[in-house]
This record gives sequence, C-alpha cells and structure tokens, in this order.
Amino acid sequence: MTTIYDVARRAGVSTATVSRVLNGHASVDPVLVARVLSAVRELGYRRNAVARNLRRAQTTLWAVIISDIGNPFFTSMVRGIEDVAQTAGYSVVLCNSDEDPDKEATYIAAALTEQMAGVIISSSRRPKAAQALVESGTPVVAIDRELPGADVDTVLVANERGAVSGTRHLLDAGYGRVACITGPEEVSTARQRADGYRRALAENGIPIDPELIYHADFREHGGFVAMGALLELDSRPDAVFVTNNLMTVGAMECLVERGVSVPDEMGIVGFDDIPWAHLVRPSLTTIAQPTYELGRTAARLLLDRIATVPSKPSTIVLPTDLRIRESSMRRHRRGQS
Amino acid sequence: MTTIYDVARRAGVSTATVSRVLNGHASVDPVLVARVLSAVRELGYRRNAVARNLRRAQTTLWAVIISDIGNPFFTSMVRGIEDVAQTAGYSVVLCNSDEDPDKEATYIAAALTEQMAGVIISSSRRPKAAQALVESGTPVVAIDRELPGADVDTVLVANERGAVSGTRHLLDAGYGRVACITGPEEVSTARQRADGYRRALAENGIPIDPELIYHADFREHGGFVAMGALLELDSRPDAVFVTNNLMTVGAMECLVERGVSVPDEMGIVGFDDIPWAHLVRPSLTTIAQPTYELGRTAARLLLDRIATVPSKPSTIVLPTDLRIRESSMRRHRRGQS
DNA sequence: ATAACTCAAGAAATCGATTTCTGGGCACTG
DNA sequence: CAGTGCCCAGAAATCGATTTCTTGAGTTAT
Repeated sequence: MTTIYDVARRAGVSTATVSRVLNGHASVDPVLVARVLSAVRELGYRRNAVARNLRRAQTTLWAVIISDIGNPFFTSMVRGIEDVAQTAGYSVVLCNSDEDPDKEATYIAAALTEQMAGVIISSSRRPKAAQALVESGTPVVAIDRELPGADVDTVLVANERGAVSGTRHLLDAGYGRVACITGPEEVSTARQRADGYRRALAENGIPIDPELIYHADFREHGGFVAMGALLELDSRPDAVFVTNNLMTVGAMECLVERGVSVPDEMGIVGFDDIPWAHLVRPSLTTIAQPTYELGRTAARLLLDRIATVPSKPSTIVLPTDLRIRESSMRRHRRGQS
Repeated sequence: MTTIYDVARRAGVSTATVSRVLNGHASVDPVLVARVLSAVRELGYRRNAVARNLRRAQTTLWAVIISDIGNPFFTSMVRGIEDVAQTAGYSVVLCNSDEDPDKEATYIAAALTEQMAGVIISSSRRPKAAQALVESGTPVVAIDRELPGADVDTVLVANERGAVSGTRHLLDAGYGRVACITGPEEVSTARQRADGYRRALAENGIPIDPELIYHADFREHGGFVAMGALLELDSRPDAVFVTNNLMTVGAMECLVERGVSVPDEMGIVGFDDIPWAHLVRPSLTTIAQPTYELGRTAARLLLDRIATVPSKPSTIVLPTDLRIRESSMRRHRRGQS
C-alpha cells in the first residue's frame, strides 16, 4: 500500500505539502502541485480514509436504521436518502433492525464507535439506545416514525389525516361496519393511523367498536391472522382499513383463501402503496406515501444538521395521496350484515 | 469523548493493559481486569473504532454493490448477506449503482479508501474498477452476475437451466411462437437466460427467429416497451419468456393496457419471482430464485475468504424453481397467429 | 537600509487505538 | 544459592493521514 510518505518522497516535498495539495486548503507553489499530482498518478496513490477519519474525528458514513428491508416502503425511502447522500459525498450504511430493539441497539452502538457522520432512524419501539446517540452529539434525523424521548429533526407523513381520508372513503362507498388492522401500539405510525380511523368514524357519528380494532405486527402474516380473526366475529365487518402495505397483502391473502369476495363482501383500503398494486386483482385502493421524497427530505435535514449544529429541531410532515382502485368500490349494494 | 487514556488513568494501569483487557488477547491479572472494567463502566467508555481500524489496517465493514435497490430480488439477497454479516460482527454498507458504471466505480473506490474488509458485488456491465479491487487484495465475491475479467468467488443461479425449464413449459402448454425479452447483452444473466431460451427452442426443433428476441434494460419500463414492440410484429408471438421480474411486470402492464388477454392470447413466464405474484391476476408463472440463500451463500464465501486468503476461487450455482401459475396456462387452444 | 510583515513549506505533534519491546519479579532447576 | 526462563505490565513505537508550529525567504514600509 502506498502512503502519503511515498508520495512525498517521490515528489521531493513534505507530507504536509502533499496533504495541502490533496485537500486544497492552502496555497501551494504550482510547480510543487504538479510534482505532487504526477507522483500520485505514477504511484497510483489512494489516500487512506481511515487515517484521515481518525485525524479529522469524523467519517463520511451515514447509518440508516430501518425496521424491515423487505418492505418496499423502506427501500424506496432508502433510495431517496442514498441519492442525496451520494451527491454530498456520503456513503450509506444500511442497518436492518427487523423491529428488534436489541439489533437496533447494536447498530446504534456501531454508529457511535464508528464515528459515523449522521444517523437516520425509523425506530422500532422505545429505544433507550437512541438517547446515547443524541447525547453523543451525533446528528440524528427520525424518519417515518417519531423517536420517543428525543428532540430531533423528524420527517413524517400526515398519518392521521391520511387514515381519515381512507376510512372516510370506505364509509362514503357505502360500507357500514369498517374494521381496522393496525400495528404495534408502541409505534407512532400505528397509533396515529388508528386515531385517524377513529376520527373518521366519529365524524360520521359511528360509535367505535373496540372489537373491530386489531393490533398486529406490521407484517404480512400479521395481516393474515388479523383478517382471519375479524372474519370470525359474530357481527363480521364489511370493510377493513389496514395501516400498512404488508399487512394489507396478508389480509388480501386471507380473503382470497376464505373465498370472501372483494370488494363486494369486503371492502379494503391499505395505508402505503405497494408496487404493482394495479396488477393485483382486484386492484388495491391505497393511501400512498411519498416514500422517495421522505428519504430525500430526511437526508437534506441531516445535511443541514451536520453543517450547522445549533438550531432547533424541525418536524416536516409530508402529505399522503388516496389512490382509489377496485378494492373499495362495491358494485352491488347488499344488506349490511 | 473519553479515550483509552482516560480509562487507563482511572484504573491506574497503562493503555496497553486496557487494550489487552478489552481484546482478551493476553492474560491479565484478574484484579486489574476488574479495575479496568469498572473504569470503563464508570466513564461510559466506548472504543473508537476508527483508531482501531487504522492500527489493525482493516475495518468491520462490507460493501455490497447492487444495481437496483428497488428490485425486491436484490433486497432479499441483501437481507441474506446482512444476517450472516451481523452474526460475524460485520456491518453492511449498501451501495446502489443503478446500473451506472460510474456510480459503481465511485463505490469501488470508496470501498478501497475506506479499507473495507470485503466486497460483494453484482456488477453492471464490464467494470475496469473491479480489477483494482481484486488487485488490492480486498476479498471479493461476485453474486448473481459474473464479474468479467476477474477470478473471484462467485455465487450464481442456474440461469440457463432455469430459462430452459420456463421456455419448455410454455411450449408444453401449447404455445407455438414464443418470444424472449432479455436484459443488456453485457450482463451475464441476460445472456445466459437468453441462451436457455434458445436451447429450449432448439430441443423442440423450433428455429430461432431473431425478431422474437428483444434486449431491454431489466427495468419495468423496458419490459413495457419491449412487449409493445413484440405486439407490433407482423407475426405476433403468442407467448413470451421474460428474463427478470421488473420487466415481467412491465410486460404485463402493456398487455393489460392493450387488452391482450393472458394467458389465452399471450402466455407469459418471468424469471425471478415477485412478491405477491399470487395476488396478481392472472397470477404469474415464474422461475423463482433462492434469493435469500444466494445472499447467505455469498456472505459465507466472503467470510471464508477473509479468514483464509490462499485458496482457489470457487463458483457455487444454486438451483431455480419453476412455479407454475395462471399466466402460462392457456384455457382454450386457439389457432396460432 | 533596516525593521516589520507575509507567506509558503518543512518539522513535528496529533488523533486513539494496538502491538512490540523492555524490564522486573517470581519460580524452578542444577 | 546462582542461573535460566517465564510471565505480566508498562513504555514506547506504530498505523497514515491532518494540522499546528517553526523557519527562512521575500516584500513592504519607514
């Protein structure tokens, strides 16, 4: 491995001068610049980023901690983050916590010991580890989910409002008994979307039936199980609002398996679009989120935070978009069960 | 930031002893061990990984370079890699090249300057940059696609064989004029899968019609355009074999838009499963790949390569699995166009 | 013409860990 | 009891860059 010393020797200058040439922080005699640059070229020198990071006490790495890399919602978000990061000269370390607080803590610890330049996190549950992050002074941005107990920059979508629009749409379409499958109570998005569901019912003067609200795990299987449970109820719902994409798919599978026809016997609206929602039959009505934009926004906030430390954390809320497709369009009005 | 010196002072020992305690490389008086550990705890000391990496001349980071983070095939693969990496104490840096050789070169350079412990790469096109990687002695594993001009550990699926099975299946189902939409010629998977298509035709004594082989870009839009072009042919095909998942989706969209009924007017088989293929109507017949296992295997190869440098690179080929669903099951035999 | 100042480049310190080198103390052996 | 080894812990070197400090040459002003 060639080092800066090799370059300095070959160019007949000191390492300080080589460093100055490479970083352009001070003026250097053009003759020496040329000598250094050609020495670099001849030796195929590549500077050791680890040594550099040590001296400068920071890296060009961002940790992005998400809870499920298998969910297209997160990958689209990551892409948005990545695109901004790369143009700003940062690389993204992807950390998949799988909704496991221990795994998440491990990654946060790694971000700290590796001196990462910043962290973008969509936290599962209540992480005490995140406290340490914030206290260490590492720039942090919460994305998609609030970071409980930490005052940091945050990018969210209008969860409650989106949920209201989806639920209201089901009611407007003529469904009378609308259920809700939501995520773990500790997760802010699960709570807010369920709140929106409740508000939409309240606005229509419909009493809330706790039996119709089911907490699952935000995964496909959870949606499947939840849907099954709802179908077993004595007074079965005729529509369901599902608060994330994977659970929506699981619920659909359950309905297909049991031969419940959508949208006639059961209307369904899911929060967050899925790729190819339009190819699924019946095509799925969804509350789409600006996933890519979510990532870009978080990344820009992080850039700002890295550049200028002292300023109050801001929260940005992006709008959702109700995409009406077949799964919520009952063709024949039937007697409500 | 507390350093190892702070810990040493507090424990009344030298930094060497602290290091020995923390790494467990040599025996240390249990009394001192206890003193060091309690000093660590009291100070909340966290070792600086950057300094450590510099001294040890290697990091605990893997670069995973893929060509499309939006493709569920790659994310599932990444998950497999990640799961192995984490249990072995490595973190994964995800690099999304977007099939852009320049972006890819940038990432490879970063992997080099950051002294990453290893690289797993699914290369777009012919990267000269990859040469530098291999020459530098960085352990490299090629995944999904061969790395042209470099002799490295490789994990692939049985592309040609899988393509043969998919094409043969279409012929067996009674389709007479089968087209093929494949990827860029420079990508090994695109070539091998097209080869499989040709072999299946040859085995059935069907002449290859070059008009029926379309090279697109492995993306959704590419599949859409390709399908459109095939439909314009004077003697239109009655089935199509598509060599990746996103292009399959694009082709389906085109067929839906033009009102071509699948599978009656057009049979379709896609390489690589898509999530929710069973919810799409008609459900898609696919040649499924063991994506997660692909990732795990590559990660294990990389671990081996890091542990024991000198050994000949190996190539592992994993099997594919034809999943027959509706899109290739013509219900009524029609006259071939 | 000399003092004060500017500026570029080299020498050396520094970042925070690991690892080699060194020396003192203890045990075992002849 | 002297000599040889061994083991453990501290001192110091080291990784490869950046950055501060120092020096000397050249410039400007009085």
